[in-house]
Amino acid sequence: MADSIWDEIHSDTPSIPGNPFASGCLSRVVLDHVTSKWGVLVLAALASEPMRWGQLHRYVEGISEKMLAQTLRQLESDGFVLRQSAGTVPPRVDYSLTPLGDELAALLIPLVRWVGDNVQRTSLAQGLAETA
Amino acid sequence: MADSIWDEIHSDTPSIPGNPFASGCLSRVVLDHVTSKWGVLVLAALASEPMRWGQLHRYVEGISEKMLAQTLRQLESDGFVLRQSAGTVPPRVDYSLTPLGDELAALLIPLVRWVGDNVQRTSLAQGLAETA
DNA sequence: CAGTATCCGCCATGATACTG
DNA sequence: CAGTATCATGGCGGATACTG
Repeated sequence: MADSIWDEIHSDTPSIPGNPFASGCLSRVVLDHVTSKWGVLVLAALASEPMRWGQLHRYVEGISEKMLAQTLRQLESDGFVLRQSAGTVPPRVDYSLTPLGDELAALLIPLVRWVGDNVQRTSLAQGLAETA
Repeated sequence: MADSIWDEIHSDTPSIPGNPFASGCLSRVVLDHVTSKWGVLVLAALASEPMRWGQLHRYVEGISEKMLAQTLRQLESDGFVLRQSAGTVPPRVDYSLTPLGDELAALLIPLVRWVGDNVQRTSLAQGLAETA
């Protein structure tokens, strides 16, 4: 019975642990979390160094408190982010990547870097340059 | 004057072409396209092989016609995807990656693969297994 | 400092129907 | 086959106010 959910998920791709191309596959949910608007940036930020809430808030420019909280809780519940509260007052909470998060970030960083380094080669940037 | 937009964007990070962590940076827009719900999957799909519309529609399970069209147009306008219409009737349209898209996909594929291969290690999957 | 609570607009997404 | 057009809606995301 415990296997039924996996059987169902992998019914059409028996030998593949998770196929993001298959609708209804759990991996798609995780992929959505990871590639969400803020998820990528938060993971990439924490990859550079563990950070406290406020630091993270400043590092990822433009993120609202709500979205930062929501994103962090999501990534924590996925097992990518570790939340450590000092339990002091005033509160101090440190966020870092779990080993799983580290593996993921190792793939995310090159992506974020590439986009940053190559925006100007995109047609989007070309178009802007012309109209300017 | 033509440089003003870039100056503004890079005002706080002069030597970096595009910093996704900076709000208002173009690279963030591109990053959003690339990491959008369907963008990742479409790019990854086309990386495996060029495809026609219908083939792509079937490959990326669950995507609506509207979203497929929208995603393709977006990626095309970014310069990642090449659209080639045969001009015949009935119509035949082939989609493939541009060289720029190839570079991007090379970074995306490992990410998609990793997520697919490691979903079961996430807390999300662990939680599901317990309740089952 | 590190959040939570609440309200709300709006747009991304989806379903359906239609077309050259 | 390869789309477009239209409509409906859920939730993403922002702004603001409040708290231990």
